[in-house]
Amino acid sequence: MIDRKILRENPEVVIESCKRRGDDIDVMEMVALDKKERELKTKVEELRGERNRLSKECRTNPEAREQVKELKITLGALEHELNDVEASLTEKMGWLPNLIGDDVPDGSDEDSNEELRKVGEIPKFDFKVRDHQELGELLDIIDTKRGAKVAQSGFYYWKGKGAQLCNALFFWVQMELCKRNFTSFITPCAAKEKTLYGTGYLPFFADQTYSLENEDLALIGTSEQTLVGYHADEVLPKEQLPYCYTAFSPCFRTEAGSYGKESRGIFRVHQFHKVEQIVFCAPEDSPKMHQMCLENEEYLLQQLGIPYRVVNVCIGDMGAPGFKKFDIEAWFSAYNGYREVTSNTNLTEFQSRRLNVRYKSKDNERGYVHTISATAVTDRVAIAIIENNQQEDGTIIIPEVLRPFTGFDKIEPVK
RNA sequence: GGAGAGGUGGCUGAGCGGCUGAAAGCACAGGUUUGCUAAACCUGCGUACAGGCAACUGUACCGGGGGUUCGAAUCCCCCCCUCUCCGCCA
Repeated sequence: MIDRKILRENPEVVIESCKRRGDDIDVMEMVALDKKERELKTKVEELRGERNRLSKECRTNPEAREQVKELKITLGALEHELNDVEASLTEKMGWLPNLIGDDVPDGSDEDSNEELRKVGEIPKFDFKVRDHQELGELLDIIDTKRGAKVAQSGFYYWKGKGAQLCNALFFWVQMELCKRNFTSFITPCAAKEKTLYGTGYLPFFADQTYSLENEDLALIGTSEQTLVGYHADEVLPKEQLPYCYTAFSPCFRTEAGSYGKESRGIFRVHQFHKVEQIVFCAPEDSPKMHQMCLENEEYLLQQLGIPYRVVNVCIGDMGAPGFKKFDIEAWFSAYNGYREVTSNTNLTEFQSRRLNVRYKSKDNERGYVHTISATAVTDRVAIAIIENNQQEDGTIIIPEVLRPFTGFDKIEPVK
């Protein structure tokens, strides 16, 4: 949610941001509604004041009773009008995307993303590499067929040493984040509409959510929803910020409209698993915290020995709630290229305004916190390990850092 | 799933349809006293929005929505949530 004051005082800023995003939004209509709302509010408050005054008179002056009755007719009509205007404006405000950081590249899709750096050495193979789907079957560690049988196409099993690899990865990552002062969470895997709206997933990604029938609940698309929602309607002491949170959770996405896209393997699925980084911080610190999360992501991939590149995501690829976003794309050997594994967004006060998460300092400075939402790792990182660390016979070498948690150093084909 | 209790300010907890934005206590902030600490005493202390340089004024808010009334935290209706007990259960 954008600050109404910006809409009111600098509508050109909002118009420019919508234009850069390629969104066709009638900002001036909203400005007019805002003005109308304020006028109505002033009138309504005046009349209510009058009503309250007269009501107090009623005990001594019976005539006042008739005056109030009359006044209430006018007041009622105005209140109705005000309600309509408010509802309409709130709805439109909910659809308004965030402002955009200055150094966000223009562009409508990922082709316009700006590569910031490449890190790590691309592995060379002198044999024909297998993709993770093929390796998954060969090693009996990924089972998409049974996933489809039991649930639906787009669901899958991690099995055996594959599951152990994932468990090790997710556990290790959470420990690393805890060492960096993140607080560990296990969160609800469902959230109510208010929470999804507050984090910006609604209304923008409504077709991506799995709603539960007859409940005001949906399966979470990411623990960002439950972690940011954690502090809804709270005032955080500024001196104690930043709050850095991490959680491991499944993430559910309908992927409506993307059937047939990247459908091989488990790269794009209905349920994946993620360790998340969430930061609540003072507004002036959010660029720094955004970088901090990025450093964490890079550190993890470096430790795992996965080559990657960091990308400054362009406007068209960013999503309405985002102010600025970095993606990391890991090298996938079978794909012979980089593919997105993490996404790190500075949401500024977009979410905190919707969810009403404020801060207050000792000397009474108040405002809305900024939130950072960043992936630490997902299943995709496990896939990268599998594809990049494969041997000619299909054996997967486990990264050193994970071995204490897997208890083995390689995954071999089933006999 | 069955039965009951309850939702009031940061917390505990009063509240007759108007004098209640809301008693009291705790917590918190400032001050006095005291060798320090503690204690005691005094004072202050909700949020949002609008107006004003400001002291301040107005409006709204006692789970949410509707209703009755000149006037609702207080009466009526609906919904939501929380807690306790029983049953079932990872």
